[in-house]
Amino acid sequence: MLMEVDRCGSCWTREEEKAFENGLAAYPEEDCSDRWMKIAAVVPGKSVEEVKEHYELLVEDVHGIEAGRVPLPHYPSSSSDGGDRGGRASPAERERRKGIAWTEDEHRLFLLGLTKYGKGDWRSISRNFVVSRTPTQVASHAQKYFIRLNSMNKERRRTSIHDITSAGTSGDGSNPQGLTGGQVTGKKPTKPFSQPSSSGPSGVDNSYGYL
DNA sequence: TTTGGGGATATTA
DNA sequence: TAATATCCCCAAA
Repeated sequence: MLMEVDRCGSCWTREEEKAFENGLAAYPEEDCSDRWMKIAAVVPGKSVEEVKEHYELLVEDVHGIEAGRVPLPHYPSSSSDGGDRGGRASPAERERRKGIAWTEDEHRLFLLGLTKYGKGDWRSISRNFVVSRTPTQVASHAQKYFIRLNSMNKERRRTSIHDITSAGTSGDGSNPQGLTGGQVTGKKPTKPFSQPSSSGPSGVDNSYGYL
């Protein structure tokens, strides 16, 4: 039995995209076009041209995102942010923020930044790509991302944002994905956060006062 | 209820 | 400073 791989240039399965990503990360920018050969080598069923095209499409997409304004919550140019917000001057308090979930856009930007600058330069990635996140946040995200990458083939129970690699351009709602059961690219209903409130009669309100 | 995804924070190199 | 370890929260199984 032979399983013929569909050789559509438009059909990129999750595995293919994953391999594509790994290739991008594994082979940083080089001067020669050998890069695409190397990357295509790790992407089964894809030719060099297809890989190159896919990359260019990805670049365009992200470029559009950057130009088209990413949902950035008004990043205060915290350059030389002297002093913290009035009130919380004791980090020793038992207060752990909840955190803002990463969006697909942010994640894609992160992936591209990772591709261009390589791992480690969270500073540059944060400055040039994921402008809405601090280097620390990018590093934390990257940590989880790589951890998942390492043990993804094991039985994963839940889906995560790291499962998405590059699909669904802004504006397009098609999800041509026939992956092996379970995707996260399903739409985000509306708000990234769901606070059903009623956390307690004592009013354990969300500690959202650090932005 | 248990599990573990997910982000922040703490600690270390 | 970045890399790693740990903590806490919360939703899915």
